[in-house]
Amino acid sequence: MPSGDYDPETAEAEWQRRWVDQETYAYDAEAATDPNTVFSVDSPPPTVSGDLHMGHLYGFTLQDFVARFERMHGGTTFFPFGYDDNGIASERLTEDELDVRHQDFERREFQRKCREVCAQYEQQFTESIQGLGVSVDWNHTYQTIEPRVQRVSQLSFIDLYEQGREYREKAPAIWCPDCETAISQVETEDDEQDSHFHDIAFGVADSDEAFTISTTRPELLPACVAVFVHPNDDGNRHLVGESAEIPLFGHEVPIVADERVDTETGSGIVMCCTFGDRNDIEWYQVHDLDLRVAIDESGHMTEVAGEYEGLHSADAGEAIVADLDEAGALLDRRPIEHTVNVHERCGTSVEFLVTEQWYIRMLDRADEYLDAGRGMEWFPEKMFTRYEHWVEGLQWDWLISRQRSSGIPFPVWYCADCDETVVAEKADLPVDPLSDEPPVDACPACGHGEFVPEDDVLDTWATSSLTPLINAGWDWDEERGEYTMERPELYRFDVRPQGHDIISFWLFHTVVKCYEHTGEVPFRETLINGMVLDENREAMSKSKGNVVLPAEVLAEYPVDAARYWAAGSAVGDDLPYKEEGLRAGEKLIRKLWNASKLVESLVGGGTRPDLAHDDLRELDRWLLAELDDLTETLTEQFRRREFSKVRDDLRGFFWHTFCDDYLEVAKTRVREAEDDDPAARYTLSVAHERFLTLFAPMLAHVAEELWQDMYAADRPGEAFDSVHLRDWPEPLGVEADHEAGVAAMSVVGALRRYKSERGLPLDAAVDRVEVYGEGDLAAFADDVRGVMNVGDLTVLEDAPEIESAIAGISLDYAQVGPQFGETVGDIEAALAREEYELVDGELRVAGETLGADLFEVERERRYSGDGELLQPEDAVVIVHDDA
RNA sequence: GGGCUCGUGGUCUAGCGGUUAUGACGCUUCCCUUACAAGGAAGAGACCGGUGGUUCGAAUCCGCCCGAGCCCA
Repeated sequence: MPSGDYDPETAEAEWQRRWVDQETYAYDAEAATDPNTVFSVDSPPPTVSGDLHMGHLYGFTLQDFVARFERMHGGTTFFPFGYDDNGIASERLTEDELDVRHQDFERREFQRKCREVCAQYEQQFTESIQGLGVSVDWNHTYQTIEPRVQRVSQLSFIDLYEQGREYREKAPAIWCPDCETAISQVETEDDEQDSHFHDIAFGVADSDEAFTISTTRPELLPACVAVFVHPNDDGNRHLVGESAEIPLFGHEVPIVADERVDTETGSGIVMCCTFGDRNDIEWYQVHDLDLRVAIDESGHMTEVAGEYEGLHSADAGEAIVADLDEAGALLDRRPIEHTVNVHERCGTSVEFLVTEQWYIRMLDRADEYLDAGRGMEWFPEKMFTRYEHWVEGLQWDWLISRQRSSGIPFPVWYCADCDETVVAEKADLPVDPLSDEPPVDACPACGHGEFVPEDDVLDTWATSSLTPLINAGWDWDEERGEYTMERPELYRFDVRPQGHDIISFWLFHTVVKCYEHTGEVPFRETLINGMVLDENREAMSKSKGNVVLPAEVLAEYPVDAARYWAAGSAVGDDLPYKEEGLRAGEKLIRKLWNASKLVESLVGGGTRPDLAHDDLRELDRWLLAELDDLTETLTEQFRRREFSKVRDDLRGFFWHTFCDDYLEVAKTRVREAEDDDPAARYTLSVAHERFLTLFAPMLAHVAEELWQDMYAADRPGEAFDSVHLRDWPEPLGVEADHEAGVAAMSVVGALRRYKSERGLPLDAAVDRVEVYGEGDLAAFADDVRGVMNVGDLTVLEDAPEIESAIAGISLDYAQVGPQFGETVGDIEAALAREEYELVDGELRVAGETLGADLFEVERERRYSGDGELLQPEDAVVIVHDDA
């Protein structure tokens, strides 16, 4: 029985522990044979080595609302959890933690170490997620580096390879000369750096003409392969077709026209090198230019640089500038500040090197991927445009190979003689070609017996884009010769939650991969959450120092209060972290607790009277009928993922209609009736139990605590009866006079105000009250009289004689507007001047005649009889108080 | 630089062609009524980011500008 104050600190931890111990959210595969009734969630697995941040709290809480609602509403729910430890973050963590270098270990051995190190962090992360009350099934977890997942990832590679969706090509990749590895675009960041702009004189071959090239990277002069002029550049267009002579190095390169030349910067003539930037790569590909690699993997000059060979690129730059100056080719040198692409780990400026890479073919199917995106229901709908624009803007196939020494290996060897690709047998996966033998003794193409293992690893996204397949238990069945799923009923997954920042790569890549493997869109619905901002609506970041950690928040507020806050905006919108938002949640929790105490004391220890709806009073039926309406509204809102509406509507109805109105009446009835008023006790109990189930998805802990105290079945030996496993309420189908109920509550409100305004206690006696309202108000009279302590309450058959003066005319613009168009202004002006006539219910104004349905006459009510007229919205109340 | 999104009382938020513009938090006044004073009643407080336009009518639709968020360059 709830008593005293609610103690969230103890209660929340207790229920979190029991949910896990009792496997409350375990997936019941036995009961889940029908894919239409299983609700499955596929969340992007978080990186475990970082701290839990507010974004996790927000995102996981929103998806938990869905999971909890669907579990109650639909039934069997599958809510697994993944740890993303197949990535550079975990690799670095392992190296730091163990003080080792991954290069010193065999790949599998290093991955084992990764898993060991990450295991501790995963434990921490598990506790954090459990501490948020997220209803994850902890029997179904995975790590993206574990062997089972490696097998899925390699299977995926082989399947796509066999479908002809993958190819290997020599192409430029982003390279960190310090770390000596290829890195992906997402691992780079922009950095403002001081640099110099150099104006260098270039000669035109076989001519006396010269022109100026401005560059920040003179060390790339030996790598120059072309010079570009904008086709609209009248001053320089004549150079196109000529050759340029590179100062100091002497080689000649073609002068070519291309629209990508930025005519605003420098001289408007640009040199293209191997490779200074992304533009150079594009030019190289489009114009089929030569490769002149002047900088090697470690950032030093190659033999292409002639006498500068062996110098570090930075030193070479200085030396070349000095020599240019000496040769008279350096026209100007001025300091500038510009944005450089650097490796986020070490801050080194990245280079672009040409290497052999694996790609997944995507561009040819962009239209299908667009349709796949349309095949999902988007919450909010507007977020689809991000996906759409991303797919429409695709320009490159997906580069999936990374030159790292740890990660999931390509299951591939090459013939040492003819370079034929040999792929592993599916049954052998996972394999590591660096340690394992290829599945053939001789090259199937040329018969050669030696092979070179692929030592690249797969891009982490190539694996993390497979989570639906990992969760569904996708595998290759050797005997049947086909791909199968251990839990096919889960696929396609019902909901994919994620932040709007990862729509374009994570969600998109997952759609692509799963679509190619199964021919199906992997998700029925995608739920996009916004970002958590600080209290000034700015993004939280370590550099700004405005980061708020969930741990700090939860040390001060109940988890349920944080959950209440998280429900505070429309899905997809960013949400600022505000303590006020959590305080409001705390207040609601407290109100729910206190009201529950009162209900419990009134109903009396779990003994709900056995009554039919006909045995209830009209007010009781009214409350239950209103609750029916609310339930239907909330169900629809939950379906549309309108969490903030659910929150506010449920809160408003519970607080005001139930606590302020009904509970006050019921309290009086139970206390005053000799038989403790079974009808009131029945209604209180039924309504309150429903409130707990309605609150359960959001206020998961306090709802459980109260449910256990008041309604849970005691079934020793069995799994405990959690409110989260109850059915979502269906309407009771109670009939009631809605109008009359509203009028009755309006009367109560008016009387309460009447007393309050006179400084009277709310239970002060009132001699006599006359009321009038819509519907059968008489059926509510006793309840109103009782709660407001009215001596004599008379329900008037007809509206009392009230003088009414016309206060104005209000037009129904929705009709008047379209009908009268421009004359509306005249009509309004005439009304304002009170130049109008009411004849036979019609309005004559400004030369027009408006039918009765086009306007309403506003009246001011004045009462001159005995007593005082109160004017609530939905009733007429006259108070006769002789005291 | 480009794309998408957001911008409503002090704060957060609903509304997304015609409403006296919703609710919460905070604030002011009154009331200790045996669930809750961390409660109840009343009240103040918003020309709906700015600016043009479409329309009889715009917070709501369109253009531009400003601020913020994310993604891409």
